[in-house]
Amino acid sequence: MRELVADLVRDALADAVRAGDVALAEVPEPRIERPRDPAHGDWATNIALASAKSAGMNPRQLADLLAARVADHPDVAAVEVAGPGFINLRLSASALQRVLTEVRAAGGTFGSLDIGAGERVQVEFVSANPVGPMHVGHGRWAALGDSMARILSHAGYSVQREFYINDQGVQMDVFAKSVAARYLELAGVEGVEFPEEGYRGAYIIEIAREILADEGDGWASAEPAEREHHFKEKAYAQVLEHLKNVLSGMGVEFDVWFSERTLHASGPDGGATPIERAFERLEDAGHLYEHEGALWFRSTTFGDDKDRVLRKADGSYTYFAADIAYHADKYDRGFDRVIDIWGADHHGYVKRMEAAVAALGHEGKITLVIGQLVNLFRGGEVVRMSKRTGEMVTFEDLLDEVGADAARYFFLRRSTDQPLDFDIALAKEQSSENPVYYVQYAHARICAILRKAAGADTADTDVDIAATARDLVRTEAPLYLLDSDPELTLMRKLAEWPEVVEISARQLAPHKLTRYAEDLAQTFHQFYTQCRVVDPDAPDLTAARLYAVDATRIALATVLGLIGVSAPERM
RNA sequence: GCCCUCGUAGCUCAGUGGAUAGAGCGUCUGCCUCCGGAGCAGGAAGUCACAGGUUCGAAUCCUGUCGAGGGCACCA
Repeated sequence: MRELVADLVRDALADAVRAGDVALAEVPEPRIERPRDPAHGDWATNIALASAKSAGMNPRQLADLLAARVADHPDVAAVEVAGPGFINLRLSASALQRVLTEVRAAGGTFGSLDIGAGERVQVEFVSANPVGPMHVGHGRWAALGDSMARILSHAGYSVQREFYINDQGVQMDVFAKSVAARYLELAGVEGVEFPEEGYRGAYIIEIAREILADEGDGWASAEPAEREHHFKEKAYAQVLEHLKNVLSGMGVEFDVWFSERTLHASGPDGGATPIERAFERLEDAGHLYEHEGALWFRSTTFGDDKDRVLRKADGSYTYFAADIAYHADKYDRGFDRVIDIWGADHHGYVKRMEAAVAALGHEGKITLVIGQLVNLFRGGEVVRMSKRTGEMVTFEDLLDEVGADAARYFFLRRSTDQPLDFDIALAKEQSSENPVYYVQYAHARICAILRKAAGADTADTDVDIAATARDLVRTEAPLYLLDSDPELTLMRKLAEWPEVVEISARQLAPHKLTRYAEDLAQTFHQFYTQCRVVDPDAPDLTAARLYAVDATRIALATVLGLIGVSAPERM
């Protein structure tokens, strides 16, 4: 739609130049915007304001001239010049009606774009340590990352979802020691000392109990190191499986689960590890130096506050070293762009990561999205959590309580850089206060109309909606009958969808989808109260309105699909 | 102390340098003989934290002040 209007305006200006009405060396690219106030029309352009100076004309005069040239186009219902020289355009009913045909032809691909042009993008998100359950913040990042991936795919990018598993390092050792201590307790060993910094959550005891049940108490008399090594692998596998299940239960599937361990391991040829190879690359480019026995990366070259250690004086690598090797690997795998979603507690890490990516020769090819944290409420009361005792509401608890649809919807409703207050009671409420039901209800209502039109009971559970729509909605429906305000408003709203996809893809802003979903649902509800769809006395109008209603159904389902929320046929 | 993010209606928040700053909730007033009332219509509600600056034009960009949250390891 925007392109159509842009062409119109561009042509008008070019024609005016050719006709000698306007003296302009070159025709600037017009900016086409949606006026904030719908009373100003469907589209507005400031082109007259932008080019008046170089044309040596008064902006209003130029605007009048251009307005006269677009007024006759069949897609334009009205054009007016306003304020200092804005040109406001209103689309004709026939132009809007065409949108319905486009929606029905596109189906689930409605609003898909090619702005990505097949560019390869990787979205890495969640990446929770495999040492325990996910917290609700992970849930938010899961919803964000998955929805971003869906949006980017819809916008024409080639997207891969990845989970980075921190399965090497201190926290894994602590984890293993914690499980071992619980195991010994359960096995009846006296005087077991629980590690100072150990994980105290009840799930550790559960894991220990399962090992005891599976393998007996023989490990109690084993060498501690051997025992811990065995428990680490056993418990790690269990937790990882659990993470996959929870995420999968929310509809989030990763293409790649990337193990940190592979970065520390030699290749099959026994050569350098990925970390060592990354060091070599940085070394060759002159970004490394030794100081006080440690190996440093001169990240200040790329705007970091201070240089960073990669290999400690004791010879071990920092977490950052592995992360550099990891990102080098991402680009080696051919991604044009890498998006990492991190929690707000990692934002101090952003500059050094950007510096590292730049030092590897991929400057600007990483986008670090910082997801703000989630505060849990229940009916307005803060839900307290204690890290010390390990007592917390996990992401899994939340999913069990409010369901995947409500959880995903609420997680996406706020912009990413805004801390989120999540009220469990509200998310569970099935009322008008709850936006996810408002949107889903619009979809269910449409399905009821289709069932009604097919002569079935409106709540009949056996009706196949897609098949019904296919049989019922005539492709040659007289859409020209759709010219009342509620109908035009509905079509206008549908026409906005491709722009919403574009903006949310460019800004990595899934929250714009929830907003649009609510707008579209509202517009539909307004249409519904004012326009009777199924009317045996008016078969042509019924056919046209069924067409519009079905297009709305398709659009709603598409939007909800990118959000990752189901589009129920009845509720 | 330094760095990052944020400050918009009673509450929770949208807002792409553009026109009279919007939505949901809450509040007040109405609407079911009729396709699903989990709905619709209408009203009240604002010093866009504050002060400068850039611009034809600033909630939006820049600087400073105040306030809130987060981060500042040879931890991960």
